[in-house]
Amino acid sequence: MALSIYNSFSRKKELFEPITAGYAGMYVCGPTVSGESHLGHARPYITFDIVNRYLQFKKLKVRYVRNITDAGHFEEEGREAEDKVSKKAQLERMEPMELVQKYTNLFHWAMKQFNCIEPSIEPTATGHIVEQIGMIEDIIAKGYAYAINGSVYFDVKKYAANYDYGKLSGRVLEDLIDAGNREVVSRDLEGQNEKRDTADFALWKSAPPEHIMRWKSPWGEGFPGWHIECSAMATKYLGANFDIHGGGMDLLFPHHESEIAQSTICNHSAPAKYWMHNNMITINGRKMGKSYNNVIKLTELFSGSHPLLSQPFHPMTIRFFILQSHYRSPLDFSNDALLASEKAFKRLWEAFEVLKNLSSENNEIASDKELDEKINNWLNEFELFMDDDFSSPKVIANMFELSPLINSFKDGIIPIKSISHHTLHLLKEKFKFFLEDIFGLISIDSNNNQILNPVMELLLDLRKEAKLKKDFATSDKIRNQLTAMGFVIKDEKDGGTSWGIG
RNA sequence: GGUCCUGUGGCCGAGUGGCUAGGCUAAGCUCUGCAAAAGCUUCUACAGCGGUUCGAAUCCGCUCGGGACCUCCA
Repeated sequence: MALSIYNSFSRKKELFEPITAGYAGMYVCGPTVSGESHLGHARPYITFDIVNRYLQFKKLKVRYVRNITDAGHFEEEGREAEDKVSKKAQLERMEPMELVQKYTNLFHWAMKQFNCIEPSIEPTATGHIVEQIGMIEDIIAKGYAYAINGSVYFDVKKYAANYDYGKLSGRVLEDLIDAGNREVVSRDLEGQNEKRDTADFALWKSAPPEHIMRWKSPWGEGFPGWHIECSAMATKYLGANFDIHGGGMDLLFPHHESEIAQSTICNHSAPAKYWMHNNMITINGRKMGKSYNNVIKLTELFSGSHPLLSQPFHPMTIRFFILQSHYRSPLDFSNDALLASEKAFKRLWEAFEVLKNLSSENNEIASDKELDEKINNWLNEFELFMDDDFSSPKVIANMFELSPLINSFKDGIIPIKSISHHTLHLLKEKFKFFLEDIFGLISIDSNNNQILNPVMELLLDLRKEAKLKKDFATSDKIRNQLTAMGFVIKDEKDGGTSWGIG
């Protein structure tokens, strides 16, 4: 009954105990809306959607905060400071906020396709400049940041002297400084090295004249550093201490490490009790990311317009594909893997539909005690597996154990009275609950077409008549032509006929 | 170079030392007018070497391979 979560901070599975009984606060690093979301982005948002749903199932009132990074991320380390968002905006001849709005809308659309529940609060970085400035002022006042040439940097060395810097990501300060020095030397000799130390990170950056996105601050016009936005917004909406902070593994360092440092100075404690990080989606064994030029955008996935894709893939196929592996394992993408997921999901969903229509004989006692018990065990494990750090693949495996049984009940291969009506009821209830409410999966096909339904009924009726007259030429013609059009015709064991698309 | 993760059958993927996850593909069988669907069965996996153990895919060591982070990145 107790939920355990793998905490990246302790590198152990820990029992989840909410800070305030009955409530859970969760902050998840949201997208940078300077471009279209790709398959890699789908993973954290689907993963934490499941977490959100499951926490609610555990009777917790969840406040789920997921930000929109619409100020762009800024390059540092001696290279010309450049806002990605404003750079791209010039290329596309759009206002920065227009661009940001476009990709925000697209992101929301994609989340809807995936049937992700909206976060409780979705704050934007540009909407919280005041809070960020306030936090920076606080850090300066406490002596852990310094302003220079209109920019403000966090003093990592000083922080590390008094606190444990690098604990989350397993880093040692000296290594960082060494690495930083190497970078500067190899990358850019004439970079304006205004930072006291290479390990320091920016809280506020002075904006060069061509920079479009800029705000007034005590240090001059500029824009906030990357890490401060999450700290400011998380603190504002979840308080100094909240339960879960989530994001992709690639954010461990420097992003989350820096968040911890900032919050520790301002709020005297690390922000989150549990840190959760999902692993990457890889493609040919390599992380999918802009830098590798190997991304498959979500729109391409849904439409099938990509050289690596043989066909369009339904958002639910993607969701199922992601759920079939554990969120902390790397997941390798391929067209074949998606095809396999598509087929598997279809089969599972069909069993679910069959299950809905099963009816028991109201027998209190199962005629096959062993089977009855087996089914109850599989069902009980649904929750046990999810309690064990959200092991969705195991739950799905159990569902696949149950599917042939469900089909056998329907076909009469196994009599329905083998299990008690109570077990059947539980089977229906849990299957539906975990599939729809926890996993957030919805039907993939659109059989409820108002215009098509009567037409299909007519055709199948004609075919049935032909079959009765043993006029197989006619019945096969109807079936074959429908098949050619993309319909699947299934003759059921009970004499009826069902149909589907694809 | 540093830190960390990882290597499972044709493919994708679970695996808490002992009791063959699961899915996809393929083959066979049952059912069926034929097919599809469904059901059943089969395809004998744990990178290599050594160690601990009564017993290891699972723990330890070494070797080889892959990856992530150290720079924007989910």
